[in-house]
Amino acid sequence: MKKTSTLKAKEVYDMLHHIPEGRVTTYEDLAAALGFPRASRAIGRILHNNPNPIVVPCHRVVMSDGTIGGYAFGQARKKQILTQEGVRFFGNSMANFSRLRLTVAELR
DNA sequence: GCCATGGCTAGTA
DNA sequence: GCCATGGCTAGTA
Repeated sequence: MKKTSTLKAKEVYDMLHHIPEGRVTTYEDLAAALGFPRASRAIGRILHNNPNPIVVPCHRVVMSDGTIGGYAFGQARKKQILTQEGVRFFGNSMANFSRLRLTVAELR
């Protein structure tokens, strides 16, 4: 089978701007919204090279089970930023995760 | 071959 | 805990 298209980093970064403060999405949902439903791991890899962590809110992307997920500057920093935005945690799990998670439709 | 994921199975307690 | 997945990098030939 020939591969017809690939995930574009720019599309991933652009989509992050659709996430309001205090809300989150997941690696899986970003992949799905871009039409690559099995590319969650690739999304994580792309976010890892985020060239502009100041303006691109990659801290709003978490694991599909509501746990914190990775961050280039450490999970503690990621949790701290999310907490500032109003997200509450139990350990590494978010409170009200299902309420804070955008739908795939909302991401687009 | 590595990795900022995710889904599924085996098998413990 | 295993492994499929997709994008990337190092490093062989």
